[in-house]
Amino acid sequence: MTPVVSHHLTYLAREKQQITISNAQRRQQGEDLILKVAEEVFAKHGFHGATVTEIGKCAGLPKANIHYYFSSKEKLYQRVLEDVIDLWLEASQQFEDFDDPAKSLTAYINAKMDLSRTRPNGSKVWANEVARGGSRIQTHLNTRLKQWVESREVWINRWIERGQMRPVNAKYLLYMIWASTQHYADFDTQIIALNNNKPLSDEQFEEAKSCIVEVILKGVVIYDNP
Amino acid sequence: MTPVVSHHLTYLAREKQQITISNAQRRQQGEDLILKVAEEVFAKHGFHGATVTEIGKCAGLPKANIHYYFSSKEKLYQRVLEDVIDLWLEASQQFEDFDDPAKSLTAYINAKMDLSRTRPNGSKVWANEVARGGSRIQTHLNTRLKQWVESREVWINRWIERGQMRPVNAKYLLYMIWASTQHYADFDTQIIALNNNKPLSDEQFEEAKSCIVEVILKGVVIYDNP
DNA sequence: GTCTATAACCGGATAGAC
DNA sequence: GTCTATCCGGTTATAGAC
Repeated sequence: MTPVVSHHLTYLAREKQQITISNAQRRQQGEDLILKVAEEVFAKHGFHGATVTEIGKCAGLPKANIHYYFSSKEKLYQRVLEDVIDLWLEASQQFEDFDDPAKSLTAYINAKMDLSRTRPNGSKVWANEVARGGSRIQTHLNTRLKQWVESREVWINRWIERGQMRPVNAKYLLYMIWASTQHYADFDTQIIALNNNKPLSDEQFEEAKSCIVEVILKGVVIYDNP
Repeated sequence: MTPVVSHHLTYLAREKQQITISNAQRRQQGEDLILKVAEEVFAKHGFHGATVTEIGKCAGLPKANIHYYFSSKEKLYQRVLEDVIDLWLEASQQFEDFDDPAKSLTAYINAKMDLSRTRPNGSKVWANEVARGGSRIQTHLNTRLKQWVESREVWINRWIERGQMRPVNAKYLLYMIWASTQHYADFDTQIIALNNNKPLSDEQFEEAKSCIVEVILKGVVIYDNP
């Protein structure tokens, strides 16, 4: 279990540093593993339904070890939540990469859909927390998210002024995109049930993606007709 | 607290019947009140986070009374869920009233949006349950919901054949409508935060409704160009 | 039917050995 | 750092007085 350190190392100082780094890395690995399974367990049972014992069991540890890495269940949950927010903001940068509504919206929708595919549990934890309306996320809603939305509104309104988009309320358009993409994570159970109890294949998922892209683009974008 | 019964009643039998009905009604009222506040509390805290004590307090009763009306927390929760499903199926009949995609989709979206406006808590409880992916709703997903979706697919595909709609996967279109409309219930906290911490006014909500209707219609409906 | 008091249980957190 | 044993608060459910 202890890190394997070569006995051939000439410099003791170097060996010591090696061990230090290794321990830090191991701690990091422990945290990462716990965060990963915690996201799963919180998504499956909600904050109150999830138990530290189960998180431990999924990580192959007794629950006392969880408390060694994270002082409390609440703190662990907040870390999971923060990681989801970071991920979300990362994906939302896709919006900025083009000065053309069709390209920007397509890239953004695809990025959000990929997140729903790869991190459905993160999306569920987030959805849950928002539905509860608790104070844990109020700060984020009123600062980073608010700012991001306002900056996107400026862009969308500019596209509308230029005649590249039909006049549409930017916020309600964003809500439609968030809802349509996150649905594939938050409601995956329902989608599976309606797909003969099989998860969507990659092909089906791509079809779902382009369905959303097409509807949104045809719904709001004005194309030049030369 | 006991029902007021007129002393002028001539027939004892009638009086007795009156009392019987009245008691039944009172029991019904008790159940309805509890179901109403239970939906609220379950929506706010989730199944495990909600406590029978709080449900009782919100209904002005000690928790033992809740157990008098509903044998367990689990049973009460299931009743709340069933009521939400019934409501959902009721609204979904709006889809059937027209043999024209634009009219049908508009009516359906409006009905779903009205539900999000009037019963956001029901929507949250449902969303939560689906996200958990538990067995409580599996039967419904695999029977009534599946059948409803399949029958709608037939209609949508017919509209496509007739050239009234662009070729689009019916299921993915339905998911987009569900997601976009339910979002206004499930994510109301987020929407409020992004609206200067004020709930959407009736005017704003109508604007959101027509935003969804317009995007979906322009996204999928083909209009005759005479 | 309604309410108080209590039983039985469970989960988060910690003490302390290793 | 890791794990076992334990404490303590809170929750469901019920017994039993009124």
